[in-house]
Amino acid sequence: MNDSGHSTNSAAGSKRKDARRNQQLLLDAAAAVFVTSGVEAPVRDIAAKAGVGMGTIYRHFPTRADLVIAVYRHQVDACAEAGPALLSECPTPYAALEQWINLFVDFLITKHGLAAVLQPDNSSFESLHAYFLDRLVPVCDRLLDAAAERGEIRPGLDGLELMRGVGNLCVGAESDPGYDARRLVALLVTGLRRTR
Amino acid sequence: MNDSGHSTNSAAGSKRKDARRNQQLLLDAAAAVFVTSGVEAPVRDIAAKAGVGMGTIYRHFPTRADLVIAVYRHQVDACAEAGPALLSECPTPYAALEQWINLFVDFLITKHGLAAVLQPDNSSFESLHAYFLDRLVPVCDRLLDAAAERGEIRPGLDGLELMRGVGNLCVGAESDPGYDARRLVALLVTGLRRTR
Amino acid sequence: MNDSGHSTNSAAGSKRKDARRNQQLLLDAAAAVFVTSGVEAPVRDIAAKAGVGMGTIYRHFPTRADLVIAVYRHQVDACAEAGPALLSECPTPYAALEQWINLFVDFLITKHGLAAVLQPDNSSFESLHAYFLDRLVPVCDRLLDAAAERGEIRPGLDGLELMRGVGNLCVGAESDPGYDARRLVALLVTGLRRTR
Amino acid sequence: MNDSGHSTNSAAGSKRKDARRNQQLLLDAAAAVFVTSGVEAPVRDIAAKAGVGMGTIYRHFPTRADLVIAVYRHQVDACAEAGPALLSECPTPYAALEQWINLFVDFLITKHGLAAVLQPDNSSFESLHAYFLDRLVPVCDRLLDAAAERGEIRPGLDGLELMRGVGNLCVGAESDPGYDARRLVALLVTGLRRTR
DNA sequence: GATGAATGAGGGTTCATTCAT
DNA sequence: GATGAATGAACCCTCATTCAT
Repeated sequence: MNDSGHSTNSAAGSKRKDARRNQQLLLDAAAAVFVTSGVEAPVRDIAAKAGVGMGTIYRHFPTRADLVIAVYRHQVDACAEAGPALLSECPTPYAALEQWINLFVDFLITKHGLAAVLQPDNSSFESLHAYFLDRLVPVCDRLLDAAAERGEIRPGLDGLELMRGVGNLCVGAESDPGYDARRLVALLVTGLRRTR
Repeated sequence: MNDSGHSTNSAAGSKRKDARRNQQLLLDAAAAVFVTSGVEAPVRDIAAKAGVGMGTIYRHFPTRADLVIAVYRHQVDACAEAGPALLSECPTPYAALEQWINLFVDFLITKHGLAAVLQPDNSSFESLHAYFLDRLVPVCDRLLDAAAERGEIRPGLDGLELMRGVGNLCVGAESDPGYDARRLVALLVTGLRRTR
Repeated sequence: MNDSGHSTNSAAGSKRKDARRNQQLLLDAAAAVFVTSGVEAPVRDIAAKAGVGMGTIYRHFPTRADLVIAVYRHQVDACAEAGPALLSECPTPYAALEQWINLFVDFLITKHGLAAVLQPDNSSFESLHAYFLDRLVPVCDRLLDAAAERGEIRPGLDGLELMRGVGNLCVGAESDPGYDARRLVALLVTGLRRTR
Repeated sequence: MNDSGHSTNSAAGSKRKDARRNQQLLLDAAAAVFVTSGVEAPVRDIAAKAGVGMGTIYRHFPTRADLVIAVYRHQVDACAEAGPALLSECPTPYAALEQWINLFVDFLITKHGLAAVLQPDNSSFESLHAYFLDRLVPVCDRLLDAAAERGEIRPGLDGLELMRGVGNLCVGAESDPGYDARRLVALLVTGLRRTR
C-alpha cells in the first residue's frame, strides 16, 4: 500500500517523476471534484479536472476507494494523531473527546458524500471503510475509555458506534443551510455524560 | 366512469379488482426491494419482484417519489397520529417525545436508504421529502414545545433539525449488526435534557 | 367494408346505437388529434379525447390506417366527386384540373402528417395509401387526359405521379409560415402546360 | 494534447488511427442505415452496422443531428460549391439553375427520410436544418436572382421556398419505382419560367 | 507509463396491442 | 360491446472499465 521498493528507480520509494506528479494532480483534482460532485463523481470528470487520461487514474488508484482513501489520508492521519495530543492537553478526557469529535466533524462536513460512503454496506468502498475504522476507532476508543474511567461518561458505548453515529449526523450537512451537524453531534456527546 | 351499475365492485376504492391487487403487489414488492437495494432500486427489479410489467409501475406511480410515498404513507401517517396521543397519555411531554422518537426510529431503521433520501438535495425526491416534513415536523415541533414549556429540555432545537438528525442516525442501521441506532438516538435525546 | 347485414340488430346495416355513437366520437376525436399531433398520434390520446377506452378504437378500427381512412373518407369522397363536376363546369379541362388540384391541396395541408403518410413505404399505412389512390387517381387521370386531348398540357404524366408530387409538396405545409404549398403546387401545374 | 512527438500519426486530422477509422465506419454505416431505415433509425442499428459499440457513436456524434450532418456534409458542400461554377459555365442562369437543382435532387433522392427531416418542426434536428439552409439557400438565391434579372423566370420565389419544395418532391422517391422525382422537379422549375 | 477510444451493461421511459373484467 | 390495466419490446443515454496505440 505504501511506497514499496519494487520499483527499479533509484529514488527511495518513488516512481518516475512524472508519475509522482500525476499522482498529485489526481489527488488535487479528486479533492476538488469530490467537494462539488461527491465521492461518486464520474471518473471522467476527475481525469478531466486533473488533465490526465482515465487510464492514469486506474493505474494509480485501481479502485475508487483507493482514490478516496488517498485523498483523505492526510486528514484522517492528522485526526488520528490529534487524539493522544488532545488527551494530554485538555483538562479532562471528556473535554478532549469533545474536541476530538469536533475535529472529526469538521473533517466530514466539508466532504460531500463522504459520510454516506462510510456505510459498511457499500461494497465498493469496503477498503475505505476499513481504513477509516482502523485508523480512527482506536483513537476514539481510548478517549472514551479515559473519560469513562474518570466517571465523566457512562461506559458501554464503543468508539466504532460513536463514530458511525457522528458520521451519520454529518450526512448531507454541507448542502442544507438549515441543518447544523455540529450542534446535533454536540447533543449526542452531551447525552453521553454521566447523569449524576 | 364512476362505479357503473353492472360492476360487481362494491368497495369505494379504485376501478378494478386486479388493478387494486397489482397496486398492492407493487407496494409489497417495492417495500421488499427497498429493504435490500434501497429506494433507488431499478424499476425493473421492483416490477420483477411484483411479477408485473414495468409499465404497470408507471401507471400506478408515475414517478419514483410517488411509489416511495405510497409505500411509506401508512407508516408515516401512523407515526404522525401517534404524537398527540402520546402527549396525552404519557406522564410528561419529554416522555412522550422519547416514545415518539422511538416510533420514528423503528419506522426508519427498517427502510434501507429511506433516511438517505430525506436529504433535501435529492431533486427527484422533492415531493417525498415534502411529504415527510409536512406530516411529521409539526408533530415533532409540538412535542418539543411542550417539553420546553415544562422546562424538561433546553429550548432552541426545532423539530425539523431533530428529525433530520434522528433520520441520519438511522442511515444504514439495518445492515450493520454492530450499530444500534436506537441507542444513539437515545443519547441524542438525552442530550436535549435541561441540565439541572 | 360497408355495413354488412350480419348484425342481429333490426336497423338496416347498423350496430347497436351506442356503438354507432362511439364510432362517431372516435372519428371526431381522431380528426381533432390528427390536426394537432399528426396521424401518428398515440392511440391513448385519441381514446382519451373521445372519452372511450382504447379497446374501443381497436374494435372499430383494427389498424391505424383504418381509422385514418375513416376520418378522411368523406373528404376524399367529396374530392373524388368534385372531379367530374369541375370538368363539366369549367371552361377548359386545364382549368378544371387546376381547381381540382386546389381542392386536393386544401384537403392535405390541413392534415398534419397526412401527406407524409401517403408515402408507399410506410407499411402500416398500406391500406390508407391504397384507398387514396383507388379513389382519387382515376379522377386525376381523367382530368389529365381531357386536358391532354385538348392540347393544353403535355401528355405523359399520369395521375398517380402528379398526386404523389402534389402530396409531397404539402408535407409539413401547415407548420411553416414561410412555406406556401399552394404556390408551389401552382408552379408544378403550370409546368405541365404545353409550351406553345 | 496536440500531436505529440512519439505519435506516428502524420495526418493533421484527429487523434488516433483507429478512432478515425471508426468515425469513417460510422459514417458509412449511418449512410447505409439511413437509406433503408431513415435518419431516425435506432442508434443501436447504426452501431451494429458499423460493428462498434453504441458509446462510440455518442463519442463521435453527441446528437443525432451531428451524425446526420456529418454523413451529408461532403455532399452538401459539393452541392453548394457547384452553384457558382454552374453559373459561370452555363449559357444562361436558368440553365445553371436547372442543373443545380438536378444536383440537389440527385443528392436527396438517395437519402431516405432526409427530405422529411428538413421539415423545420423537427426539434431535435434543428442544427441539421440550419446547416442545410445556411449552406444551400444562399446559393439557390443567387441562381434565382440571376435568372430573374435576365428575365428568364418570374421573380418572387425565394430560394428557401424552392428548396423546400424540391426537397419535399424528393420525399420517398427512392422507394417507389413509379415515382420520378426528377421529372416532377423539372415540371416545377419549368413552371418558374416567364410565360412570354 | 499515459492516453482516451471503445465497449456494453445498466437503467429510465414510452406506447402499441392484448385481454380479463 | 366497452373498458382500461397490463405487458414488454424498443428506444434512449450514461459511465465504469478495459486495452490498443
